[in-house]
Amino acid sequence: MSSPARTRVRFAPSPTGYLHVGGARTALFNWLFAKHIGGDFLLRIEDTDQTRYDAKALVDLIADLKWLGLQWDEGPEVGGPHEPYFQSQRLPLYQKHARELVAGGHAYPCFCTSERMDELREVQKRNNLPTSYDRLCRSIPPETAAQRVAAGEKHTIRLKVPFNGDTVFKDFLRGTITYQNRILDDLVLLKTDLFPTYHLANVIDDHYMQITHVLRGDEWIPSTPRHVLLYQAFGWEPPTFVHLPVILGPDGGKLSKRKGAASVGDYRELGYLPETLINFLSLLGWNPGGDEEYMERDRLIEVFTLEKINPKSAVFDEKKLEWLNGQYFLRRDVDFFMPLVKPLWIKAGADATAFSEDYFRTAVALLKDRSKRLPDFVAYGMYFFQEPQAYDEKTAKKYFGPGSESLLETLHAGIASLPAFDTAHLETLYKETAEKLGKKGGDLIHPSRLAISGIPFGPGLYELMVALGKDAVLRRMHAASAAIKSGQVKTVLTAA
RNA sequence: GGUGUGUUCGUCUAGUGGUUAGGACGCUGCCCUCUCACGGCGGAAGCAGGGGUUCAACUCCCCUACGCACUACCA
Repeated sequence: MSSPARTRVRFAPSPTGYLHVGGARTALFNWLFAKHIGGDFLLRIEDTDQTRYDAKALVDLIADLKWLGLQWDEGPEVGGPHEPYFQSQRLPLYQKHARELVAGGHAYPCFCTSERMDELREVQKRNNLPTSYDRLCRSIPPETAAQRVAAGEKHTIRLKVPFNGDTVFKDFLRGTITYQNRILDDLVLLKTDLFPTYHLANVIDDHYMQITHVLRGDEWIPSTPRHVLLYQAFGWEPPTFVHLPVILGPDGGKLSKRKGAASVGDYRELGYLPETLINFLSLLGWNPGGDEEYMERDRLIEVFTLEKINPKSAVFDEKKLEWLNGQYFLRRDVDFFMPLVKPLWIKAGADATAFSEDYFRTAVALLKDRSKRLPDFVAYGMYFFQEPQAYDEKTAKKYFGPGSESLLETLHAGIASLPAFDTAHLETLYKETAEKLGKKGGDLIHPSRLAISGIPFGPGLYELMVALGKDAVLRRMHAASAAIKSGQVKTVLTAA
C-alpha cells in the first residue's frame, strides 16, 4: 500500500453564469472538509465548452467565492504545482490520453454526425426506447478508422463500454451503487473541435491533481459509472465519491432566478452577510448532530465531517436565513457595520458632510439589533438624516387625531424648557405630563415617535430623541403639529 | 420510456429496535415593554402507504406511491 495521501479536494465550476447557491454550497462543503482535515482546496475552471464561454461569469464567480471567504489553496490567481487550472489550457494533455486510449483499444474514433445522432435519438424516443448511441462506428476496423482520421475526417473519440457486466462504485453517503454496463452507452471523450468532454477532462485532472475526494452535486451520480470505467481504462485509482444533495426552492423545484433569488450575488444584494450565508448553507444537508445552529466559520471547520452530511435534498428557507442574519446583526459591533451601512445611507440621500461620524455610529447602534438585512437600515432609519416626508398611515389615523396637535405642542414646550436634554429628563417630563393630562405614557410616546420618525417602530423614544438632538426633535414635533392643525398630514403605507 | 436516488412537523433537522419522537425557523397564546426587535414561558403541527422480520419497529427487509436527477460532441 502507498502511504496515506494528503487529502485534496476541488471545486470545479463551469463559468457559464452566476454562482448559484447550490454551487456555493458544493464549494463550501469542499472547503470545510479540506480545512477540517488539514488538506488542500483547489479551484479548477472547467471551461471546455467553447459555445458557452462567458468571460464575465468567471470574474463574477471568483468574486463571489472570495466574498464568501472560500479561498482556494491552488487555482486561478494563486497558482500551484499543477498549473494551469483552466481546462481550456490543458488541451494537449487530454488529446494525448485520448489517443492512448484508442491505441490501447479502450476507445475508438466515431464519424457519426450530430445530425445522425439527433435522428437516432428521435427515433428511439418515438418508440419509447432508451436513448443511446448505437455504436455504429465501433465496428469500423481500427486500420480503416485510422486512415479516415489521418485523412482529416471529422470525428469524435468514444469510450468502449463493455456490453455485459456491471460497473460498481461506492458513494460515500449512499453506499454501493451498481449500473449495468448494457445501459451505459459509448460516451464521447473528445469532441470534434478536439476539446475534451467533462468526463475525460475531469478524470484526467482529478488524477494528475491528486484529488482524493470528489464532492459534487448528486446530478453527477449517473455519470459516475462512466468515470469509473475511464479510471479503469487508464489503470488509475478512482477517488472517493461524495455526491451532495441538491438545494431546492420553496416549491420543491429547482431554486431559480425566475422564482426569486438564486445566486450568491442575489443574496448579497438583498443585504445578507457572507457569514450568514456560509452558516446557513452549511446547515442545508448537514448538521453536527446537536442543537447548535449559530456557528461562526471557525466553529464550522472544527465540527464539519462528511459522515454528518444528509443525502436528502433540502429546501432553501429564506425566512430562516433572515432570522440567522439577524442573529449575526445582534452579535456584530458598530465598527463592523459602518463600512457596510454608511454608503447605503449616503446613496439614499444622507448628507455625509452634515453629520458627524459619531452621529452615524449612534444611528447604527440604535438600529442594528432590530434589523435583519442591510437595506433595513435605510428602509427604517432614514429619519436619522432627513425629516419625515410623510407619516405612517395607520398610525397617523390613530395618533394624529383631533387634539393631538395641542398635545404635541405641550410636549414641545416641555422639551424646550428642559434643563438638560437627556433620557432621564425626557422620561421624567413624559411621566409628569402624562400624569397631569390623565393619560398613559403610550398616549404621548406614540404620537411623539410618529412625529419625529414618521414610522411606528424603532429605538426607545428617549434614546432616539437624544440621538437626533434637541433642535431636530423640536422642529419635527412642531412640523407634525402644524400639519395636523392644517389638516395636511401626508401619509404613506409603511411596510413593516 | 429507461436508469439511479431520496421520503421524520409547512421548512431545516436530531434519532440508528423499546423515546411522552427532541431542537430550530415560521405560525400562535402569555410575559417583558413606550413601539419594533431581542429574550423568557407555553401551544398547534411529523415518522408517505402496505406487507414482512421481531417479544418489540421511525429505526432492518420487500413492494407501492410520490419527489428529484440523469438519459448531449453541456457541465
